Amino acid sequence: MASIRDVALHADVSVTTVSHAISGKRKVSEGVRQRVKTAMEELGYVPSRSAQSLAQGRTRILGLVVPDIGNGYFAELAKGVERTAIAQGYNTFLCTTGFDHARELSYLELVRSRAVDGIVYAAGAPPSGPELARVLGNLPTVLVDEEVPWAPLPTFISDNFEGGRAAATYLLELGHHQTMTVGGPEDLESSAQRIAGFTQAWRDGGGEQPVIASGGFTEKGGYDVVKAHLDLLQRKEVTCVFAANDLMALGILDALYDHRLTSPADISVIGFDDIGAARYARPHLTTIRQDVAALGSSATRAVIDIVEGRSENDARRNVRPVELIVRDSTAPLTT
Amino acid sequence: MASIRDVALHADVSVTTVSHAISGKRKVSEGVRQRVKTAMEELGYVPSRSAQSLAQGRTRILGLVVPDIGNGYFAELAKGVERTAIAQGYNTFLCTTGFDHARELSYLELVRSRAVDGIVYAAGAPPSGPELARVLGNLPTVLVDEEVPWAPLPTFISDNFEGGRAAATYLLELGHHQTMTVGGPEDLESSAQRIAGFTQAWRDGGGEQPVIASGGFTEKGGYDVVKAHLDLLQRKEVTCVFAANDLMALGILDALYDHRLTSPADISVIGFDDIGAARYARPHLTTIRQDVAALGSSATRAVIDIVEGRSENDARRNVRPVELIVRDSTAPLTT
DNA sequence: TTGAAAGCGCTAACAA
DNA sequence: TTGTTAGCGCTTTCAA
Repeated sequence: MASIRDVALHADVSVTTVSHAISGKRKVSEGVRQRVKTAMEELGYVPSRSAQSLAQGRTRILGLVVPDIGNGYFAELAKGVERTAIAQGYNTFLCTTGFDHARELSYLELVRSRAVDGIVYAAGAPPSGPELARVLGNLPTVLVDEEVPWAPLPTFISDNFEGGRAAATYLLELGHHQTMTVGGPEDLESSAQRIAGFTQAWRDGGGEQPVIASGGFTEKGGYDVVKAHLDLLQRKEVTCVFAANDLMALGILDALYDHRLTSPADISVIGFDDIGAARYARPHLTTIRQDVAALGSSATRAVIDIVEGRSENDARRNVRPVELIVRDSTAPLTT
Repeated sequence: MASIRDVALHADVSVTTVSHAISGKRKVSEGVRQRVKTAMEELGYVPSRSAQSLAQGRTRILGLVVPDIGNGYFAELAKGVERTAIAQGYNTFLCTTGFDHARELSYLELVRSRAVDGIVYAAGAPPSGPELARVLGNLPTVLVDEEVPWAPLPTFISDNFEGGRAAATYLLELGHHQTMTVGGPEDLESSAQRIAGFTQAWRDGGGEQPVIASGGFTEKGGYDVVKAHLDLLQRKEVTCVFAANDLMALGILDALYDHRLTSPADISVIGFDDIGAARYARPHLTTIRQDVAALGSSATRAVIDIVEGRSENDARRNVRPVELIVRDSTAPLTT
């Protein structure tokens, strides 16, 4: 394998010149530039990333930490992150935690071994705050999808509160006034915000006190919520449901069907995220759409800006708007 | 940041000894081992991956090349790959090609810059054979999900032919005898095998000559196939459909619904893959399940074995069994 | 406009 | 059982 020395010898210049001819960090005369270029081509030379990393103290690798890449939401996020990283000359380590804090901490070895230049952290609630903070040190890190109150880091999230509000407003417009909210894990700020926004708008709009349930952000959780509140639904004491994510909404639709309730005729259901599967479900799921690819993109640009010293590691919250997507799982209240 | 020299000074031994105390590649007396361990802890030392990579000429990084991580199938695959890689001390670069051969070739810069030790290639039909082969050189590479006749590489695939056979057999058992097959892209061996297996078993079982359609492996492709053959379906000249992947099957279900045809009552539909969304769809999709996580796992173990010299880069085909998953989109023929 | 040489932080051959 | 030292292939300071 040709090294920079080979190129230098071949082009009859010093390695310094070859290095600069490649990087452009120093003026190199046109003639020499050409000679170097030719030599590189003839030898099929490509600089060694390992050597560059060691010499420069940076790897041009980003770590993307997600709980589960099989979850459509995080897959879309990964897409945005990876695409943006590549465009800026960075590669992306896929780090899936499986919601396992031990495994999560093990990834932090990447940090301590200086294998990554920065981290896009989208793994929900991180392990005990201080621990993570300590281990992260001052490695450029941005939070995506989930804010962590105690972590003074740049954060990229959707407007969860407004999304909740939009869902409530829409259901009220359809004439509903008895609802149920299905939240995710307790410690997730995103879920809390969605439910809070929904509840506020619901009350402001004159809806009755919502029934409150919790489904752990999983499909099964949503399914079980329906089973647990079947009587309410059957007696039409609840005519619409707001789920804090699509996975739960999908589980809810499933359970309704299995218990001979029809959506939207009997029960309107609205989710949050707009994952791919929301479009396959029957009825097609009405939901609050997050532009998650954009979220990933901005977050990635932000870490890279910090890595390359173009911006500070401040703790700004960057909030993206969400959008109500009306499909078939919601309908006007029929009495 | 502490380096190995700092540890050596602190423990009053040579760097060599520190190196060996860590790697275990050479006997180190217990006392010294302890001193080194203590020194490491006190200094918070973690070896630099960049330096190790340069010195050893290997990075302990694998490249995972997939067309689209947003596709549930590849997401599951990635899960298997990443998990297995981590377990063996390797990290995984996520490389999504978006089915774009230019982008795909750009990833090969990773190869030429010796940034990865091996490649798990799951990107469907690769760019013009020889080109890829040349660029890959002798970097350990395994193919997953799709075999490439001209590439003499270890290959990990599901038993596509048998899966097709199983689908046909099942539909025949249900009493169907008029069917339509919906294939993927022409150049994909996987699709061809599934259709071939189906067709063979169908004929052997006495079914009528199948209607042949093609849907490009996408949901929209499946949807459009239904639109194009609507009359056949409405006149019940086709009572069941075999789609070579779930995405198309989902599109088919969608189109049937939109055109007031009911599955399974009017038309039985069977897919292939068993992606997550197959379970959310209504009716729940009957399909041929691939154990894609296992596929990814074996493939990853195989590249690593080659990287670490435990096995040869032979061109063995490794074929995993598939399984018929009966859900709600198939039913006995009613006349 | 160019080059010499000192690292970057490890590993491993060779020596003791 | 341990140490000395020469790389690995770059980047970058300093000097010309």
